[in-house]
Amino acid sequence: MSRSRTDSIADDLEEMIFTGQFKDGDRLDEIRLAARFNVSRTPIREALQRLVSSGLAAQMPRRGVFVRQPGPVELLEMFETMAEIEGVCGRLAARRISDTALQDLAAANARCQDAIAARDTDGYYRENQLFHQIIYRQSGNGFLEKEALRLQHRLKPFRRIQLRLRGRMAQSMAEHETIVSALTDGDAGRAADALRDHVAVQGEKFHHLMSHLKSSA
Amino acid sequence: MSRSRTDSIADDLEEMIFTGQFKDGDRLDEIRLAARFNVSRTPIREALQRLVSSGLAAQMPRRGVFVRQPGPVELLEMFETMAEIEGVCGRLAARRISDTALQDLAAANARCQDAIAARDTDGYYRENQLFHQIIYRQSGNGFLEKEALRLQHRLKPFRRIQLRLRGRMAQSMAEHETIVSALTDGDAGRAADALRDHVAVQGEKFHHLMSHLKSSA
DNA sequence: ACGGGATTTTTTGTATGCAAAAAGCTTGAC
DNA sequence: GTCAAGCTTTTTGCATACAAAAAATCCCGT
Repeated sequence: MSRSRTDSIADDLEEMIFTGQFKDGDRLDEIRLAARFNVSRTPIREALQRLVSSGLAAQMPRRGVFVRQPGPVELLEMFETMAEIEGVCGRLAARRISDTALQDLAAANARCQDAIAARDTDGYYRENQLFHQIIYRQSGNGFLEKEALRLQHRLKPFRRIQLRLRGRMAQSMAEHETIVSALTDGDAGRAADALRDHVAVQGEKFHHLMSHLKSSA
Repeated sequence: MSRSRTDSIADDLEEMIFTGQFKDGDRLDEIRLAARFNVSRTPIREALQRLVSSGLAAQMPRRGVFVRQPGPVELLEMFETMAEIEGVCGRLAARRISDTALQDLAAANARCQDAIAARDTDGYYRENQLFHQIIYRQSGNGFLEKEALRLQHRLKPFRRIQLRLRGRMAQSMAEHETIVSALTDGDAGRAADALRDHVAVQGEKFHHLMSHLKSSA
């Protein structure tokens, strides 16, 4: 599957928005971007359209496209939605999960523990992400899985931050254990609640962190 | 908010896919479409990109974009996902719904009844859709609301069909009453279950109808 | 100096041109 | 008749050209 110029430009622009190189409201100038990427406006415009459809930018006809960083309210809404979606995945997965997947979850959890012991935040993040992706997959619903992956990707830059809170990784691990136990028992309600709470607390931690940073600025 | 040529072309193409004017796997020929819409390839290409990002078509680099009608499995997955999302909306709405919104739901239900009495399937469909949209809104989560609307739109062409089953509209109405009652009581669990079941049954009815049509063909 | 309208410049949206990749066709060996 | 190598045609992806809308600038009357 070859990647067109447009694809990589879209990814680069997304990364730039994620890393805050573009502030909220900035206009994404077609000509300037074309110059920066050494291409014509055409692939730039196609990449911009993608940003718009994924919600990272907004288009105003005849005016241009502007980056649209979510404010605190929208961020909470996104985390709440993610929490609910993950809860749904857990509920379905509790009834459908395979034994090998349960082993995979345990293995991912073990690697999470190792990463904590090694103070390897990146590693923890990666394995934690995998843990959740296994559950999406085990919902047994490919469409739901794709939606969950999309949201997970969208929240990536915000989820990373809350991991830095003291003790958060250890707490997160404990929650993972609860989730695995519920899934092992096939307890749909408990799995849904555990996953929902696990993700919801991420949103709350993030919110605390944000308001703390803001008040200390 | 002015609509560019690309916008209306994208809508037209979507409608054509919805109404089955393009079969699964058909290649959407840029030149042919440009001729049909009396425009150049540029706005066609932009419209096609949108179809791809909304899942109605798939792009194969250097080959073209092909319409991608969901098969029976994916359709069931989409209905299941919709059912779960609506359940989530109901759960949240049970805690957050306003009194005026409860009145709006009752009013929409009344208009649904009128439409049934008048054998007005289109009218019923419209009011039923509104009923659900009120609940999305009352989830109090704008992000979730948009996701729900997106899915509702995507399932539109398939949801219409199952209404034609004898007695389905009346049954649907009864389910609406249950939903409103749960929301009025602020019973989150019951609202979630009622909405989930209400939408899930649509998927099942649709599935029955499909396999019936197929076996009789 | 200030405001408002005309004018210039910039920017978007669309059309067209061009190179490279893929699909389709031709021809010839077996 | 079949298959494959080579050529032709088609189609995509990107670059460039151009028209119209929006923004910026200028000009002038007060």
